[in-house]
Amino acid sequence: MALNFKIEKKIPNALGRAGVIKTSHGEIHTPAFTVVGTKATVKALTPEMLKSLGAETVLANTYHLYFEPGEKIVKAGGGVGKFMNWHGPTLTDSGGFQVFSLGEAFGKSVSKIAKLTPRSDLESEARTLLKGAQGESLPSFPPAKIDNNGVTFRSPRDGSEHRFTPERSIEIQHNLGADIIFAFDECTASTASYDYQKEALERTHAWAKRSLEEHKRLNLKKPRVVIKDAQGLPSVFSQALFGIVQGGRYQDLRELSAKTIGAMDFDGFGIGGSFIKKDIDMAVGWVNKILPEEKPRHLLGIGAVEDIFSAVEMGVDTFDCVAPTREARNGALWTKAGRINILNNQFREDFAPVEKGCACYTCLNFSRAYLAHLFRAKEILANTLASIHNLYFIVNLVKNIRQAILDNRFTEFKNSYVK
RNA sequence: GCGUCGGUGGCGGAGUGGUCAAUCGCAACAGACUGUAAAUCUGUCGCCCUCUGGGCUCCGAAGGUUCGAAUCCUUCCCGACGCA
Repeated sequence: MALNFKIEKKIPNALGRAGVIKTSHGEIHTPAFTVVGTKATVKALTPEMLKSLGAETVLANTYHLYFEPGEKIVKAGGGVGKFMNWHGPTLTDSGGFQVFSLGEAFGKSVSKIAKLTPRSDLESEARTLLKGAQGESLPSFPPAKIDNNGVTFRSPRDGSEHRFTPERSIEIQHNLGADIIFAFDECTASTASYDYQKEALERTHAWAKRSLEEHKRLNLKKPRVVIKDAQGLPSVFSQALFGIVQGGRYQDLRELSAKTIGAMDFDGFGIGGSFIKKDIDMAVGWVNKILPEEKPRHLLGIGAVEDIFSAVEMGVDTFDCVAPTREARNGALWTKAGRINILNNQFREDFAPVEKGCACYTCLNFSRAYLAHLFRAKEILANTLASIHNLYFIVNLVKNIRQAILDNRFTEFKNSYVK
């Protein structure tokens, strides 16, 4: 058994639910925000800080750990969790996102989320985006190349060539040893044409099948340990494999993908790809209406407050996002009223906490003026204190969403937050 | 006192007759960031305006040479170093 998922309560007249995922390394109370720790570290934070701010899970990245320190070392170190001294559940992304970020998006201003709303503007906007913001400053090595069998990448560190196939990604993820791993997929740009999305989707589906087969093959080689707890549930689980749904912003492709991936023997599902900002909830809804209800769903790389509310409502159980940590390191602090840039002049002599009433370590002990000082002085503690605040903010917001579902007041809670 | 070198926008520092409102770095002022090539990137940064353009002032000060000066000359002021 790879994991146990129990739905505790559903949002009336919606797809959303609150539940519990059981893994070998503890429970994930869903909906839950998964903290991103790409290289087996959540930048600027110790695992103890993560735990005390309320995080339950960490997601690391296959691609990055493959390059450094290498899967063998992580395996020898006891797997990602033990290696980084994080005792809770762990996830690894398959490297599929790097197909996008080092491929189509490479050296360009294409991001996972496009801001446009009117679809008519899409094509012209896409052309602008694809030209790239940097213009002349070309990347120092060629972008990733995709073929039906896999992807050829360049190491951003030394330019050396490497290749991932679905089998290789799964093999690495087995060595990394996270509780939940993902099928190797192709994350496409939201600006890609329908024809390309369709072609990429066929590839992602073929790769899903191959990922699953490789996962099963590798599992057969492992010793079976069955230890049951008081309720008869296993207390040691094998790694869970989540299949990834793609399809860009097209309803027929998303639905086709949900049917195809949903019918495969995965332990749960990831919803991937890039979106148009306003379409996220709709696209997630198309997919989750089709995916088997009893299995957990992870929305990959989504983490803005309004996106989380709509994703939860549309039936997403977990999500991860670099935004809270990356933005923290860049001085953008999250508050209920929106984001503040702590580097702005107005905070230099503001001795109030980042957010009044916030119970995080940073807000309980430090002022905006102090954080402004640390950021201006480029002191490393700035990254730590800011990351603690942003992660506390988002992790606990999602916990409150969960509680609201359990208390049957999700919509009320959502309306109090999202205008 | 004499001599040498030097005084450029908040700071450092290019430029040494026209393409200079003046390279660049820092600081400053804003913005961006959604499965992390990210403690990163972008824009603004003399003043004013009807601001994908136009006007004004400007390179220690004053005067001069020149069609044209931050760049050449004169005097003065200031600084560093050397000699007395």
